[in-house]
Amino acid sequence: MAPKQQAFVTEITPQSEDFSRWYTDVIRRAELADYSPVKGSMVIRPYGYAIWELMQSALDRRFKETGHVNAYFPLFIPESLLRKEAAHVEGFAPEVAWVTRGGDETLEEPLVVRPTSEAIIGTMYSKWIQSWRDLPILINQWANVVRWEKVTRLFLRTTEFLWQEGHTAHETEEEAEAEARRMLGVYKEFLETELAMPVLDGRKTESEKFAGAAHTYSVEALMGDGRALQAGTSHHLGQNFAKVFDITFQARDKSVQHVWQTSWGMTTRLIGAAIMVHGDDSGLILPPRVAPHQVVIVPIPRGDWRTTVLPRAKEIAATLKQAGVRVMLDDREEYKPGWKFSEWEMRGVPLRLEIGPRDIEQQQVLLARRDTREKLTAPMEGLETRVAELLDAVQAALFERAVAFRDGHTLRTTSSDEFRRAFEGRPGFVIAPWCGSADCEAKIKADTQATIRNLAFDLPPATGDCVRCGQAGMTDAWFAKSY
RNA sequence: CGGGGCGUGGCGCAGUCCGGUAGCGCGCCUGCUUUGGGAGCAGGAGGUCCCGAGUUCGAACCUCGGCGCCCCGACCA
Repeated sequence: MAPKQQAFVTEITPQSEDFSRWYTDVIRRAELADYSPVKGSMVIRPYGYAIWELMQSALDRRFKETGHVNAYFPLFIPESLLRKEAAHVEGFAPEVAWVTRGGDETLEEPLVVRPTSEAIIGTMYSKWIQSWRDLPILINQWANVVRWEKVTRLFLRTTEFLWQEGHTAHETEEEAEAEARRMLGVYKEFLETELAMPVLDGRKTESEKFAGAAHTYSVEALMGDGRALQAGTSHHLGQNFAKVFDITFQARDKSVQHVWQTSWGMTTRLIGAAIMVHGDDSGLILPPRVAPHQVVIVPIPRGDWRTTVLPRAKEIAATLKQAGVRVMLDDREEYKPGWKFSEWEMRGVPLRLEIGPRDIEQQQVLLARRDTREKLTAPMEGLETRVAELLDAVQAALFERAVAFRDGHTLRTTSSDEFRRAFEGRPGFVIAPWCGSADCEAKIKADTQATIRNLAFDLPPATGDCVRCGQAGMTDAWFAKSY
């Protein structure tokens, strides 16, 4: 058996050998996505899309709970609208796709395929808002956007991707600020609860903020290879877009004012993040909350199993389904149990339930955890409770494991030597004093490829002098190499 | 867009240096035996060798041009 198992393992490159290759191997073997004939664009396959649907519904529920509603805006944006906000167009111009022809006709005004929807939504808001009584507007849209990136990577960066973008308009600066912060909080809670992914929340530096925003907040997660990944952003747009799109309202004091806006988004990149945070050399490990199949039942075919084991397996599947568990009964006869064990492990199913003639006799089943590979028996009596407990336990263990990994890959230093040496590799996060200048930030990036991921909300006092210039530190910042 | 690598049945690769019958493993199809950690045997199907030009009696292989993918940088969710 041993040589066979080794042969199987070679289908996925070990993480330690080549993390990037491991990542793409897992995606393709687990059938999450595939390359398409369109350059830079991928196909999200049913298993990957099922994960996205679970993320969507978990997020959408939170948006609704916080008073937001969904709408849909056009894919195409006239060039002139995109050009209205100077910083915005400057930031996005290099990566927009253009439509210059419709059928046989050359368009009078070229259209861009939306890279984000501030421009088109701002235009509509100016029509919809007249009075302070029209505010706030709390709209979200689920959509696809296009950004012509030079380098692409499955889920993490593709020319077209799926996301949600919230766009809100408010009466006051304080209200908009509170909204931007609140949605960042929603993101953090979502990631930690649903994806078992610990994140740092904070504010982006000037050089890293969204094109056209007053300021940008982000949540940052640490991947298994020691690189950070921005998992979500929330922008306080100030009145920048309101002024150029003429979004005004008459206030309670009869004066005419510009609205204060926010926008915030999360994308299908999160699927890639979940893969890289939790996966191992055997493949995916999915957090139960977003696993398309939370439990896979593998009946053991022996003797007259079709009349003894199989009916019992179907009963268990029905019971678990009734209890709200996403369960899949793998009763295919063309594959052996051992093959199925490996296959579902590779696909990251959190819990496997084995049932064979021996188990029927003893009124029990065998349960195997994907995360720890621990196997245990459980009586059939009260099985749905036991399964629910175990799914919760896996979810919690994955989060704790990820926290431990992040903490184990977070270095505090005040020494510029140690800082530089750390970034010769991929150390994870490095917390170090920074003077606050964009110049030092840029030099650090040029020297080490590390960037400030974000700054904690309550700026911690610097624990030393700036690791780049040696001047007095303004604060300790979180540095990392990032995706 | 710079540097490097790769493109050959569905997947992973050998063959390319030195031009001469397209191969291997896995997968797939059929049958029998199997089935509690990726089963065995037998038979079988499946290929514009990324695309286009050129050199040659003859090109997967040599030359030129293009396209795509991967890795490392600069840009980004």
